[in-house]
Amino acid sequence: MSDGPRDFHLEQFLPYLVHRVGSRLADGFGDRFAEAGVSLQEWRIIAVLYEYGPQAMGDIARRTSINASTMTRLIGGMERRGLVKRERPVANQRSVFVRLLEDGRRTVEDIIPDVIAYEADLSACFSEAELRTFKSLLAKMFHSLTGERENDGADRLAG
Amino acid sequence: MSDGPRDFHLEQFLPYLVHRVGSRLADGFGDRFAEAGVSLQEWRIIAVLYEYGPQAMGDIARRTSINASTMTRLIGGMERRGLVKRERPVANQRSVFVRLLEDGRRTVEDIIPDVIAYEADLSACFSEAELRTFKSLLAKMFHSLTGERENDGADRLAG
DNA sequence: TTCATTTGCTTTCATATGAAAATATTTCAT
DNA sequence: ATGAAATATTTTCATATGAAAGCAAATGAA
Repeated sequence: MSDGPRDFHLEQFLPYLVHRVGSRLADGFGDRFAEAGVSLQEWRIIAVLYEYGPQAMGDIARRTSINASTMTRLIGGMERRGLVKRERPVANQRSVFVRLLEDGRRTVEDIIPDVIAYEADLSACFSEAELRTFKSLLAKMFHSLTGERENDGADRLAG
Repeated sequence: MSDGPRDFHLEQFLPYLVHRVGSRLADGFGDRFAEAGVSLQEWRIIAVLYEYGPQAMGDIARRTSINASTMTRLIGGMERRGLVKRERPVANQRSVFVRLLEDGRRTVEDIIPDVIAYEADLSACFSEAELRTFKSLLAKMFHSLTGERENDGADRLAG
């Protein structure tokens, strides 16, 4: 028995549920990054560089979900501060590769213990199994949204 | 066997997983709201008003994860456009209650079929059971982040 | 080769954002 | 009652953001 639009309930709406968790998570990071001299977005960038190595602006943008013009600006700032370095690969001079400099690496490694602790806090309400399930559902959803064929956690980018 | 910061892997980091799904979800909405004449944030607001009825600015802010100054501006804009109305309750004149006007209600109901369809798309990669689990884990995480005692989906706000 | 198209990044520009200050109301202690 | 503190919203201000335009390199077609 349908009653039209009333079939819809925010409380059960997936994007709503994800968004509010995402917001709280971001808030929760609080000023842990500020202490290390980077913003949340900048952390995302250097974490991606740390994890996946030197890569083109576009790849970082995709992996961090940061838009291209914002990327340019953020990388610009971090380059000025000596955290990363931009260089055009000889092979393809229209792309711009970015790599983590020593200072950048140190910043990441400085922050990592905090984020590990943060995640431990977050995860406290879950059992091991729940946590694994949760992460795998998030990964599955992401890959489905990306239109990628599923590949169990490997995060190969298209192209 | 630990090897220091290398214990950290972005691919398994909860906030990273949530953030990238959240971004894709938001992108996926595309211009469905634009067609109806509202932004994503505005949709969030009128959806909350539709679901939970008239309420104070602060409550909407909490429920939508939108910051207070942004709220003031967005409600201002929607009031000018005749979607909502602000009024100070006699009982407590420092709060400002907002209620959905007929135009606002119509806008929500206009959008709802689209978001239902959108969610159906999203959910296609999950079984019924997975979807239920996923939502309940998201709710659990949220309530844990909020420091609320668990109450199985009821979204009572503190205060 | 030459020109048109695509790809990848940057710049510009107009808008959206949040932190902190300002304002107004209510509550609390005296 | 009276002043101090707390609560709720708005305003100000400095910054962050994304869309679209601009530019440069690479690719493809004739």
